[in-house]
Amino acid sequence: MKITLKDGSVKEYAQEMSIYDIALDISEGLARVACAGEVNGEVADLRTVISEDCNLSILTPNDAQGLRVIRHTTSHVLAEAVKRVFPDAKLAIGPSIDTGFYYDFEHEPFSREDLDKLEAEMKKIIKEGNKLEKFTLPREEAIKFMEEKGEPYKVELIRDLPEDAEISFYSQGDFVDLCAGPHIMSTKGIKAFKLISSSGAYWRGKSENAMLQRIYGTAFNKKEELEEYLAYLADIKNRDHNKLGREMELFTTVDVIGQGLPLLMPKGAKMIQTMQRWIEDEEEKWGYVRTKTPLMAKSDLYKISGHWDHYKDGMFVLGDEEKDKEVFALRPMTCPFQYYVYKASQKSYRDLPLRYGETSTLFRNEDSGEMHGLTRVRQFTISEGHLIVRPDQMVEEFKGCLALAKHCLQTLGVEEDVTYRLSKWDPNNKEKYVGDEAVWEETQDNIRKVLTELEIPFYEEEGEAAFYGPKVDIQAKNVYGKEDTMITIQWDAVLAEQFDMYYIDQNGEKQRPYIIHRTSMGCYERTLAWLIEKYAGKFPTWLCPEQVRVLPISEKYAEYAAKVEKELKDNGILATTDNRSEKIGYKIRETRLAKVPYMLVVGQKEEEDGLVSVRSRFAGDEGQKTLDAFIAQITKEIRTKEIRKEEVQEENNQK
RNA sequence: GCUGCUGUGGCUCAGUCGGUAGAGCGUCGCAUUGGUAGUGCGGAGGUCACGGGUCCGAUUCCCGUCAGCAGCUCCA
Repeated sequence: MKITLKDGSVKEYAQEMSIYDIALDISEGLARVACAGEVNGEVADLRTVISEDCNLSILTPNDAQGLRVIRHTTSHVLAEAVKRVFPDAKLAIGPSIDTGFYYDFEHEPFSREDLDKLEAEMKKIIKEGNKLEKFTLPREEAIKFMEEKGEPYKVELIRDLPEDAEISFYSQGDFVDLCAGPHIMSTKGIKAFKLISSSGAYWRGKSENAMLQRIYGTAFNKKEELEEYLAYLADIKNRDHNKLGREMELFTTVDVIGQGLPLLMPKGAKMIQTMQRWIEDEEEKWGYVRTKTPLMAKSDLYKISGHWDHYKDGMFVLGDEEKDKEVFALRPMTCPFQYYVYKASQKSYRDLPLRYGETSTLFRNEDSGEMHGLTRVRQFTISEGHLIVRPDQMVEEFKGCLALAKHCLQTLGVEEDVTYRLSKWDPNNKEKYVGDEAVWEETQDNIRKVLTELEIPFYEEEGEAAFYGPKVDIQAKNVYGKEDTMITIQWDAVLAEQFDMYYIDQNGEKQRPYIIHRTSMGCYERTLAWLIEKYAGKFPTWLCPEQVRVLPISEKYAEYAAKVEKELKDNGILATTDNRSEKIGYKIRETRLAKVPYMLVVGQKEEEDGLVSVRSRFAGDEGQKTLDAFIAQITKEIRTKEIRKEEVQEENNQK
């Protein structure tokens, strides 16, 4: 890679080196003149960066690390603007994040008008083009410096730095901020930015702390890139399940029914029924037996499981402990119910593994601010299950659960969209967990081995385990990049003891089984939300609540249309007919907007020859076929759960 | 739970600087009976989320409740 500097000199580097590493190699003198230059013969918009050790480095537009630096500098510019426009505001922290940056301030809530004012001030600051200059201070002086500036949050940050840490500041003109850097050399290097939104955020992310005001913004190398990003933000709103799902009449909410209690409407309910039937049949193939256990139980049960002491706030309790003889609670999980199915008779080692599955409705009293569309609700239904296994069967069975989960993801066409997380305990917070360190470490190691053997890429996270054991969580992101757990598989060597579950081994002795808590496909509501966003409402045919719409050219062909519809329905295909006296073009438009995969246009020509004219979301006009041929085609597509590629461009939905 | 924004016909939204409201789509009726992305005309439909307060008068201003949204915190 050749870098031509403005003074005409050329430096050559190995192709593998990142531009950031190369930049570190360039001396201060040279880099200062490298503000415009060439990379690999292309004219690049080079901006210099002051790195941590005060060397200079170069940013190019495609340099991800460089973009982060620009965004971080933009957050400093925002901080300066806030101090200029609202001098009473106190500064907290302002890092760059995946989508841009934010900065937290102690201040009254910012309105959109405030943000507009701040944007204008930021533009001024950028135009002034002050250099960012780094300096360091000894600890006590640094504290004094920030105290004098009236920045209590900065003082707290400095006090919490390790004793031997370098305490560095960056100044741009009169504005100074505590910061480790790096930054671009001058505020002039910020070419395109936008303040996106503001909201409350707790100081240091702790709800017992003061609530600060966070301003989110983003910055890009070029105006066009910023505009593209803003257009993208507007576009994903149209995929948002919470908007699209309501528009498509999959679900709705009603204020007098309550938060977190969505109503699944006929189309949404149909989709969930389709998934539920599939999962239940699938689990049977994988050796599961079904249970159906109560949705509520006496408090006694939850006292044994430990939920009464630890999670009572998260449950819906029926009755009053003081007044009532018996108090009940709606179940927040299925575990103990299935344990009592197991305990109903004595089990032999030959009976294991036992795989219990249940389509299980659960109730969790989430905090009022937590509910969201179909992804965070107070009542939901999951494909719950517990495997009771001998210790020697544990690894194989755990693998089987992962394989089933993977199979389900593949069938839905979402296997590329998930990440696997090994959720571990937090060794610094042992009181939250049951069992000793050696067991935890060993179990975690077992899961790690399983994932590695199955060649599943995964990452690890501390403090995400269940209190009784580590687990694999299969995570997916929504359109806004927020992550949710879709599937969970948990390793539990603890609860069998608590519920006194056992089996009789070869020697006639009682032994403790292990338990796997797992789902095939997590909660149906959440999965539906995920599919809406994944497919933007254009679901694979087998999942569609309406698979075929019959469109008679005129009312004269209503009879033939009815015959076609009946034939489709007799073959298990979800079909409707649009018999209104509208023109065919209009009916097609509406069917397209409803994202129905197939439409069958029928008129005189079709009726005479017993044909249908097929038009699909996938290939547009598929031509005339006999009804039998069409039924054979779509039946195969549904049976194999095929995901046909969308090939037809959607017309702009604007009215 | 916390901070902020929002709530107007079934849907999407406009509007009232305080004098009880309007559009498009949908729906219903009539005409039209058509050939692959919007046929025409007409009608009905709203205690402006709910409860209080201020005022001669509140959908509009204030307070509370409920619900929706964004973010934070939480998610056994």
